[in-house]
Formats: sequence, C-alpha cells, structure tokens
Amino acid sequence: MRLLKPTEFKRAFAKGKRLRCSAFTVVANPNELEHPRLGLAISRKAAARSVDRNRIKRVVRESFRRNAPTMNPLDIVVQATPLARTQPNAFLSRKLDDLWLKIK
RNA sequence: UGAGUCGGCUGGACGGUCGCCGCGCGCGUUUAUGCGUCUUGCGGAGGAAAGUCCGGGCUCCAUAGGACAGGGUGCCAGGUAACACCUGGGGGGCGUGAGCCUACGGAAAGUGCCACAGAAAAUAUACCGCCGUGGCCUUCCAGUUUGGUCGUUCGCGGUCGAUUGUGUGAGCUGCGGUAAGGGUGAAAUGGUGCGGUAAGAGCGCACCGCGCCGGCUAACGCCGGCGGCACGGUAAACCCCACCUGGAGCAAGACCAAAUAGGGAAAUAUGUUGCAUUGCGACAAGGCGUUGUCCGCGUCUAUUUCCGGGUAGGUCGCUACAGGCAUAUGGCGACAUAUGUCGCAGAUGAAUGACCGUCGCUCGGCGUAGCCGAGAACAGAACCCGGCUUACCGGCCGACUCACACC
RNA sequence: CGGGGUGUAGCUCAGUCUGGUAGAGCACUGCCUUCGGGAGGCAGGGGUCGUAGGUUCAAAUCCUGUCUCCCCGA
Repeated sequence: MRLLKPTEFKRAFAKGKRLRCSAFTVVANPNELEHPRLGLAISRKAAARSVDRNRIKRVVRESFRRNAPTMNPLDIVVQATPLARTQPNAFLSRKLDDLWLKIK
C-alpha cells in the first residue's frame, strides 16, 4: 500500500506523469502489482513546522484510503505546496478528490 | 472593594461509525525463526515533546602516571549520578510593601587603556585664587620746602608743584609658601566640625571612613591593638589565583547478509599409458616475460568449491526506570530513607487520525432565564533521564502585601 | 545529532578583532552645464546598526539571552 524505499521513489519521479493543483503536485507511474501504492513527499520547504507536515500527511493518507479500492495499480507520490499549509482539512480533501478523478 | 506579589494544578468531557501503529491471545502456514489474518483484549504525543544552552547514563575509540596548553566555573554551606541547576545563609541594588534582581575571587605580581574638556588622568603637578616678600608705577595720608599763584588783620592761610616715608590702597611683575576655595570631567589624591596658621594643610584633636596585625567565625561579620592615611577606574582588556575538565556521538555500536565487480586458497582441464568401465595412478606438454639455450620463477584462460571484507536490505540497540503515586520518618529547606502500590508510546519515506452527535467554556447578535452564529492557544516523541531558556487561548486552588470603607 | 556564518541608508557592502567621529558606491533632491535629455561638476537629505538586557564614564563594536535567513558534516 505504501512506497517505502528510495529506489521506488526514484523510479516514480523518473518515469511518472505529473498532475498539479494549487495545493498538491501528484506523480503517477504504473506498477506491476494488483493495487495502487502511495508515497508521501511533504517537504520542509512547503511546511516548516512538523505539526503542519503531519496534518497534511494524515489528510492525504485518509483520502487515499477511501479512494484506493477504485483506483488502477499505480505508484503515486504526493508533494505539497506552501499553499497546503494554510488551508483547512476539508479544502485539501476536495483538491485530492479532484486529482484522483483526473488520474482515472 | 480595588490594586498587586509568590507558589502549585490543569492544557475540554462523553458517545457512535470508519481507519493507522505496537504488544498479547487464538487460527492458518512453516522443521524452526517467521509470515499472513477473520475475530478479540490492552496501550498509543507534551508541558513545553521546541531551542539544543549545560549536566549525566549508555556505546565505541584513545589512555601507566603527571605536567603544560585549551575550555569552563567563580561569596559561603548543603542537596544531587552530575551540573552553569536547586535549597538555605550573607553582601550589593530596586520597590511604601509582599517581594524581585544580582558574571558577587584578585587592581600593593606585571602590562595596556582612560576620547573631549581640564593646570594636571595616575607621575605627581599648580591655571585662577589666597598668603609672605622684592621691584616698577600710582592713590590717599603725614611731614619738609628758599618754588609758582591768590587772599590777608602781615602772624599766616588756601591752591598748584617738588621732595621724603620701616604709613596706606589699587595695578603689573619676579621669587617663595599653599592645596581650604573656583573651574573641567564619568573620575581630581579621605569626610564633617573645632583648634591652628602669614595663608593653609591630618599640622593637631573629636566622630565617621580607610589600612595593617592578632583572636573568634562557613561566608558575612564581631572584638582588641596599632597607624595620620600609605590604595583613581577598567580583569564581560591581557592577565594572576583556586577548583573542574580525554574525544566522539544511537546515522554511537553489535549481528545477519542478495546481486554485481574485485581479492585469497584449493581442485580440474590436453595427449599417451597401466589397472576392472565411473574412477584412481604414472609420464609428457602451450603463449609471453626473465639478453641466446636449459633449469627455475612470474604471468595469461575457463569451470567448480571454499574463505574473508562488505553494499542494498534486514535484525538488535529500543524502552523498566537516578520511574510515577500514596503514606510514614528525618531535615528550616532542596532532598533522603522505608513500606505499599501502579506498568505508563516505541514509529523508521516515519503510527498516534477523520467525520458526526450531546454537554461544558469564551465572544457577538436576537432579545432576555432561551435561540442563532463564530471561536478554542503554543505546538508533534525519534536512545533515555536531570535542569535552563523560549512560546502559549483560558480556567482553578493556596499563601501574602498595599490602599480605602465599615464593624 | 553536530558545526559555522549573516543581520548597518531604498539596494550592495565597509567599519566590530584594537570601544569615543557611522562611511563608500549606486539610487534620491536642488543648482550649474546643454536648444533639451543623458553623461559630468557642486551642494544636500536620509540609518531604532535584527531584538532584549548587562559591563563600562562611554557600546554598531565587549558579554549573555532571543529571533530571522543562509550554509556545511554524519
């Protein structure tokens, strides 16, 4: 379910397709498994405080968990932009739902 | 009632649905470690988890011991594993007070610095002033006068000069005395009073301050004796003195270990032949380098097995403790001791969450014992503890101070 | 986890070690020069020295706390 190793991240960044919105950048790359996998790349530049980084990660994981059963087997890496730090959870969830639709 | 000081506690509560991480039980699988998972039980961020400013545990490296350098600490005593922390006491400063702050050793070991102003800035000196004395010039006073002039009662008088002075005042100047006073500065060589003197001065005396010696004292300080005073500030300037101090950090460190490349060791290879085929034994043999030849040595190919280092990756370290709570005892206190009781996160591209409902808190509005809307801080463990510092919406409790009013 | 640096005028930087006057270039304002502009010349204005304390007679400078930004090693 999760991307864990540096090599997996490198492969996704090298070959994946990118989608953007105001709060997130998503990289998607097909994998050879039965299910999609999620990788989180929330940088210190986007959110300086660890509280904010943890909050964004939780929102992304929760949204991925709800949408994963309907998705194709892809390796997906989510990056956050500085805007994400200032927005409430509901706003971030809507943005993510839009992105999942675009990926399909 | 108002204003304030100090200390402590707390950091929303309950329920439902869907999830995440760890541990345990069960089940399946596996020789086992382990892996998977329907179900089920338990636990799952902080007072600062933060900053990383100190101290310690732990691990590895270094190390006979000592000294120097470097770094740190700096009133005294105690607490502690240790500390730059804490407690108690003292000195200094602030506040009416409760209280608060305090880098608080040494300036006669030495070196450096003290702008501007000021006479002089650390060596003592003397600008103005004050006093004594000599000279020059001059005022007033006193005297002398045979001078000029006016008046006259002819005795003399007034006035202007000249001249004399152990008389007197002012000015200029030389020499000497003085450090009281003035002025400059952040800082000027003890303070006040009386005596004293030509004027002054610890020159003398009283009190205060200061220094030295001795005794008591933890520091602070107290007591006694002696000394006219010898000592500007700065050590968060260099420095001196006393005490402390090896370095690195859990990415420490230990273990398992794929693929690829490379390192080391051994065996085998081709031909002929013997024994009873697989197999074992014997003999012979290649290229290159080492000047020609021979011997010897080195090197060149492939396969298999083994060994060691070790990358990716994984496991351990990893949470039980200088541990929390309660009671008792000792201590002014920090704290210590004893007994009982509790088990309290362990992730690693990194869990601790999302949504809904009810109640509580704060603010605003409607309007009133309710309804509606909004808000709820600082902030997220990464080996673990003890402190310090910094950030923070509010709430609760206790002790104390000041002002006003009433009894 | 460990280590280093930076903050001064609107901008880019000196000055800090060794305490006493805050300075340079560009930019800005006025005047001269030119038919006008630019360039040039002359004159001028402008700075809580990141912040809070302390040491000192005196602090941008020395000391301590704190904040921002940047960089390096494992």
